[in-house]
Amino acid sequence: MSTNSRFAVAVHVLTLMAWSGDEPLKSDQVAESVNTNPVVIRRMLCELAEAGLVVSQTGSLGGSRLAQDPAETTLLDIYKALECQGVFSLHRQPPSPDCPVGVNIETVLGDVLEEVDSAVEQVLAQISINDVVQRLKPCGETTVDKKRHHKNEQVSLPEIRVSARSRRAKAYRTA
Amino acid sequence: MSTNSRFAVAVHVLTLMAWSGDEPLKSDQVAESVNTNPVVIRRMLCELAEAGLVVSQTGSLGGSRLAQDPAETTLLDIYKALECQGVFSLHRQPPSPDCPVGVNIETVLGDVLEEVDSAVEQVLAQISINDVVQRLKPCGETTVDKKRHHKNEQVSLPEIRVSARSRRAKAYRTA
DNA sequence: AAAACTGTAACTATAATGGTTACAAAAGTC
DNA sequence: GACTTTTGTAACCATTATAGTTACAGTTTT
Repeated sequence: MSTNSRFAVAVHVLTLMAWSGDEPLKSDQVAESVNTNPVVIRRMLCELAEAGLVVSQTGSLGGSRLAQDPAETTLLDIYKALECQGVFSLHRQPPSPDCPVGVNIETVLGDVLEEVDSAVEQVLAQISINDVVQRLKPCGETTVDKKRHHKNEQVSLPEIRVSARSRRAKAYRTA
Repeated sequence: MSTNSRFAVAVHVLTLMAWSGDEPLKSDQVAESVNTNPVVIRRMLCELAEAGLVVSQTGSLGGSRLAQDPAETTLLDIYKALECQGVFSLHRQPPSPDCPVGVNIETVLGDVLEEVDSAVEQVLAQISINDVVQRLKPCGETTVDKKRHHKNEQVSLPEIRVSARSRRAKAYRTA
């Protein structure tokens, strides 16, 4: 529903900080791990700082670190800090008020949206940054070695991301 | 998370068809209720037809109607028909493989995404088009009358939708 | 044949996100 | 106090998805 990696990046950033403990990270370092521009990171750090999730310092020994115990910060806190909009949106233009369906559909859809969002939040509330760090560790031990053993293994190809509409159009033509 | 009203519109469209029973609806009629262009509707109807949710007919008495009992079509069917992408996306550019966090974060986030999506699907699977029609009916009876009683009531103002980034920026300045 | 539809291509418009450059302000170092 | 490093932030451009629009070929009924 969303072509928006902000949440993924934010989790990545906070996980990095949890990983490196009290050592404040510079936006350049973070940007290198995330593979993006430092300004993109700093923009996001401002939002996370506003929400009280990180603390930043200017100056030559500056950088950012977690504002609290990574066991206390949940993915829901991050989700809310970014003001993610919800799983889907309602009509851009209000539907016709002259149609019995149009006049009330937004109310019903709003209720559905609330139910869905609440389900999402329930899941996110149960995962802390600490959990993410824990889940991270088991992967790291094996992934690198495995690749050396299987020469013909599928190597990480440069991923080409096709737009949704062209994917749909193609599916239709070949159907 | 999404500025995408496709799902809302699709539910609206199928609800209209359930409302009008066997009578096939023309894209013009639907577009009027949804308050958009007929081609936008026809594009979406193609996707819904591919998924087996509606049936369309060309020709002078043509139009579209539901392919099955509205009690059998769930919001999850619609969600899947539109190939909605999931609640959030992973990194656009793959993170650094040289960082212990970067190399594995996508795996972990992928798992989280699956958990979240599954929660969403569970909610959507339990709501049918029929349910939407039912939820619609009670609203219609009261909404119109209420407005006439309170003259100073908040009238539906033209909604100005501010972009997320400017909203965030403003919040920061005034903080 | 004429009329009324859908299906679909080919555009344009709008908006959100991401990327980039630039620079003021803050904080440490010499 | 000048110099250096780094954040905060504005002001752009680039990319992408959705929405809206025009146009027209193909279908079906009359």
